[in-house]
Amino acid sequence: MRVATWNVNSLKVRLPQVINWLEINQPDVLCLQETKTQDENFPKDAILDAGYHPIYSGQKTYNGVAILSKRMSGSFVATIPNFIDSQKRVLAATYEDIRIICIYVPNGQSIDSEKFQYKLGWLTALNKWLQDELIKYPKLILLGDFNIAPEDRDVHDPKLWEGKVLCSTSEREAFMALLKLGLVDSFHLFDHPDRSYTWWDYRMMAFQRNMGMRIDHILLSHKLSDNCTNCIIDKEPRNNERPSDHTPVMVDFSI
DNA sequence: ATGGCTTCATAGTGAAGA
Repeated sequence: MRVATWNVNSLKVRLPQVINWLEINQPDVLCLQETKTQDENFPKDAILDAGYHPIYSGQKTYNGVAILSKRMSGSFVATIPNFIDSQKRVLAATYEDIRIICIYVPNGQSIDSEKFQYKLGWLTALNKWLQDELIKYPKLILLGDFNIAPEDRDVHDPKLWEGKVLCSTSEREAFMALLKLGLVDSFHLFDHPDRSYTWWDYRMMAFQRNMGMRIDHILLSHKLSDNCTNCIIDKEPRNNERPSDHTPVMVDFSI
């Protein structure tokens, strides 16, 4: 089984790249963030033609998440319970006995902005919800764009980014708090080259200079981490014309 | 260096992303 995540930064622009990537990599599940597509405009037929069943929760211009899966899910939820949020950032569904939770964590803009407080509140609500979800679903995958670089080694220039949004202590503590619930960062189950990242700024030739951050993650409950056989950051789509600024991340399981 | 690039949006002194 293979499960993947990709912040596509507009599904409308990236649809041909997504279809192509599905064909090449054959994930069982692909979670998308920043679809920026209202539900009535979601390219359902193109996804079905590619052999995947989509579920989606989108809005105009910003945010938006989707899960594409070879198997159909039953019902899904598109909100964090007891958390009022007009932004479409979460989608949870169950495939077989595996709970998939696709998230697009708020960016936060800068640590002194109101958006940063929204980000921290959002992460607190996510944590509370995950406590219940992990009891209900021992096999759980929490994946997506976390907009947090968990450690200095996940940042191309830790000094430059010290204390800044994506790297601040409060964000990193929120990330650590998710791990403490009983989740494992699949990236660290395996060896990777130093300076492995999932996002690079469009500007300043950042990708060519590998000035990136590791902010897209796949967290696994212990029941699943025992069976995880690989975690791959696929930089290949960044070579496409009009690439997303994020690359896909995927995990494989021996189940 | 509050820039630089890309997207969606509108026709803004753009907004937001990370």
